[in-house]
Amino acid sequence: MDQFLSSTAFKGNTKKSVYFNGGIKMSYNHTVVEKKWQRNWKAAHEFKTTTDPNKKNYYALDMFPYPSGQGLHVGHPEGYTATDITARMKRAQGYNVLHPMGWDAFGLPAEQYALNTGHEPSEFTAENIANFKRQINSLGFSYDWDRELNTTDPSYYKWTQWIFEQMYKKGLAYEAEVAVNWSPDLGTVVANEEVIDGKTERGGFPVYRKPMRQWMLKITAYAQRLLDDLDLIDWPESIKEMQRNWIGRSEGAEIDFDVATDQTTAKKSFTVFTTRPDTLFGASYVVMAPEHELVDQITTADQKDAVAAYKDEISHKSDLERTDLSKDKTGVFTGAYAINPANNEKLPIWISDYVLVSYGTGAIMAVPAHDTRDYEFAQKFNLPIKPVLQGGDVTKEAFTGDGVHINSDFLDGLDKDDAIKKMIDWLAEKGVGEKKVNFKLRDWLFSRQRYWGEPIPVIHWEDGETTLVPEDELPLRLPKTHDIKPSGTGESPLANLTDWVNVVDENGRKGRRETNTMPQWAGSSWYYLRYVDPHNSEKLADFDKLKDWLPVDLYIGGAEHAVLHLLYARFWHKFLYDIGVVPTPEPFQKLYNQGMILGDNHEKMSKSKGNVVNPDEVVEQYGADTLRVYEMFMGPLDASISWSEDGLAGSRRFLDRVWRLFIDDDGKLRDRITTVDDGRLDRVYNQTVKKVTDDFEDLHFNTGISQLMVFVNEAYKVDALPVQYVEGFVKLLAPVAPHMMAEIWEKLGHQDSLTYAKWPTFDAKFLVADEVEVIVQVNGKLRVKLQVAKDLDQAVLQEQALADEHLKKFIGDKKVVKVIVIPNKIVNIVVK
RNA sequence: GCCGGUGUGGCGGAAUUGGCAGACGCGCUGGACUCAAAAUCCAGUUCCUUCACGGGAGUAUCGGUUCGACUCCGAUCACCGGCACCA
Repeated sequence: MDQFLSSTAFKGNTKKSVYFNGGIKMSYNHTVVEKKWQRNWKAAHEFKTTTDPNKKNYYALDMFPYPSGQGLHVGHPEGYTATDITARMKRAQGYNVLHPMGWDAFGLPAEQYALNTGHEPSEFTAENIANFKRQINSLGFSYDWDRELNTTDPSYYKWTQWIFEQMYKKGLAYEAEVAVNWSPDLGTVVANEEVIDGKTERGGFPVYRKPMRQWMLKITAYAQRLLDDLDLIDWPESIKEMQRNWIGRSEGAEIDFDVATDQTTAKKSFTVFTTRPDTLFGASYVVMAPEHELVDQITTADQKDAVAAYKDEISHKSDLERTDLSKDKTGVFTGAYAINPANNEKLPIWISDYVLVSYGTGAIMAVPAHDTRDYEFAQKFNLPIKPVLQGGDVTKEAFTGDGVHINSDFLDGLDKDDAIKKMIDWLAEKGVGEKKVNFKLRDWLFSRQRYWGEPIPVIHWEDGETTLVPEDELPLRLPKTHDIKPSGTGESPLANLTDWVNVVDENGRKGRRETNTMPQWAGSSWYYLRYVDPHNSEKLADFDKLKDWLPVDLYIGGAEHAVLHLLYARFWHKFLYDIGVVPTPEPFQKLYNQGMILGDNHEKMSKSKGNVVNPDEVVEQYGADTLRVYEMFMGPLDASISWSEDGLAGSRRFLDRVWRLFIDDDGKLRDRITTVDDGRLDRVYNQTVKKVTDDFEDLHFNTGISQLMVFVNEAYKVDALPVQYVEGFVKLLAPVAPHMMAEIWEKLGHQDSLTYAKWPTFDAKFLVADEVEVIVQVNGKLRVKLQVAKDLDQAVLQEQALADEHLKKFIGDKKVVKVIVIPNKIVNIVVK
């Protein structure tokens, strides 16, 4: 679950490295101050989740990272800072806050490293986690580490396995033969992303499609609910739309066709799915997927060779190649015919890979006059094109729009919607078809031929029985080995570990453990539940605690997880809801996708481009607070923005400016900070409290920080800084720059922790002015600005505007046609 | 090809519901401080025009709706992301 796998050395910028503490003045020393507060927070268990029943609960969650050997990337802290600011603000606002972090630590890189070096993946993973944790802590995030979790920990994956077993018991986990990418040279199955141009990424060996027994999860059983419940959640509309498209609901009909028979052949039939049953009279041939089960049975003797050759050709193509070459339609006639149930016409049956065995019924009725793909195919193979709708010109292209039906017997004269209804009724009445809803969504291929994943807790017995590992024997532990080798058979490396694989039951019956493991998506599909009750040994989490915290109030991560992770997690959550384990139908109430941080050349950061920035270097040179301020100030959270060393330095300059505003050269509070309020900062202070509170709540951190800058600019212009405003400001900036603010808070004389100091409030009376500036336009162009009393009468305002000397020049001797007056805002004079 | 998103100064970006375009920051220019520089503080900074007051143009391009458009509508162009023959 990680988008940042590449890294390289920090591009040092000596020009800006002026922030060492070698001067005479006591300037702000981020290294000392940040270390001090990180130590204090750890010692005080500052961020331990509170469970005060008198407070409301808030759950702020980050998508947990895959702890790669490369360490943290500057992209990680963007989302983490956003949730951290929210968590810190909510603590100050009096919430119990659950803000946890953990590790999605199963995955391919560790396995490959182990294969290459002979190291144990768990040891290597533990080192990576330690490094990630060190880096994350160096940025001052307020995680409750007592709730840290790790998907590779047996006490965690015990419950991942438990969920699998519940699904199995409900018939939602099943085995099927599915094609995989098989590399005989490597002796392993490779993932799609490891295949480049039909060859393995490592070694460049050929890859073959090979059907293997695989575990599947029946996510399709939840398709309709996954679609409907998108309406319950507060997610970006674009993400919802992507999920809707992925689920891909389409309404249509299934229609049964008989295969034309003679005296020598038995009666056979098959079913097609179509969204346009109204065009049945325009069907001129039928196409089956090459893998369709009927193909071999119906192919005539003289077409056998051609069909076999075509199927062979297809089997050598990967999915990608099949689609890449899609511009040009290919196919073969089977020699057989189908009977159109509407008019008993004989239609030739073809096979072609443009029909997918995995969608619908794997067979279609082709209506080339009204379907673009069928049209291309018919053109290529000279098949008849018969229009059944008025409109369009079928000599040029397929007409896929609406129109009046023709050549369609009882449908003639009807439009599309009516014709579809009438045809479905007719099909149902004759018993040759019915209304049908189809989804693009396919079942989830849940097994991987890998060592480094959760073992699937299943035993295959010699008598053919398949059983689950009993629940009281979970977790089924991944056996330790220093010798991970390909099995050579396509099975995972676990197949080599015969001590583990072979089992015997109490009756002496022999069995073999499942050697497939779960995909990385498994552990990440429910981890947010475990944070709620991470040490529970009886249940995956206590139901009442889940009721207290769910759904997650704020979930932030990269947009690349828009579909898969978020759909899988929703699916598991709904299943757990159905069996009474979780209290809500949806897991994540509010979702937000952070954007990408690009390199300073406006390109995606990557090792090969040499534009990767390492957060360790930034923390060392500028401090964690600076990095946090910069990443939040550089633009909207969801935008992709280029890294700028100058911008980073500017953020540090702002923090130094804040420091100097309150602290003198001897490291003491400035004497300008007083209990006297001369009123000069009343307005800007109250505006700042309001804007920052609203903006942080809406995740508009860039504009919130800009308002804090406005306050600082104003504060520099006055002589007296009222202490309550200074304290309020420190609290407002604390979520973004917690270390420096904690230090100033201490210098202000506070023993108590800033973390739980009450969030400031504003007084609305300071936000309203007695006078307002009203703009006066002539024909929509700004001409004059007037200072007038607030809520001045419309007529008076109009009179004052028209009396203005400068304005008269623009009216001249033209006629005033109309005057639009919006109180406290605008007067627009329309002249002719 | 389809779906989604984005186009605003030299740069990153602001702009409630259609009502002062350019907040804030970077960069740049000038001033103060300094022997000098850096740092800091103050001021200015969309473009054209004007000594100045002022005026004109301007939110990718073209058109529309409106008293009034960065904002709404239509078309076009560019860039970014996702999907891949889903019947």
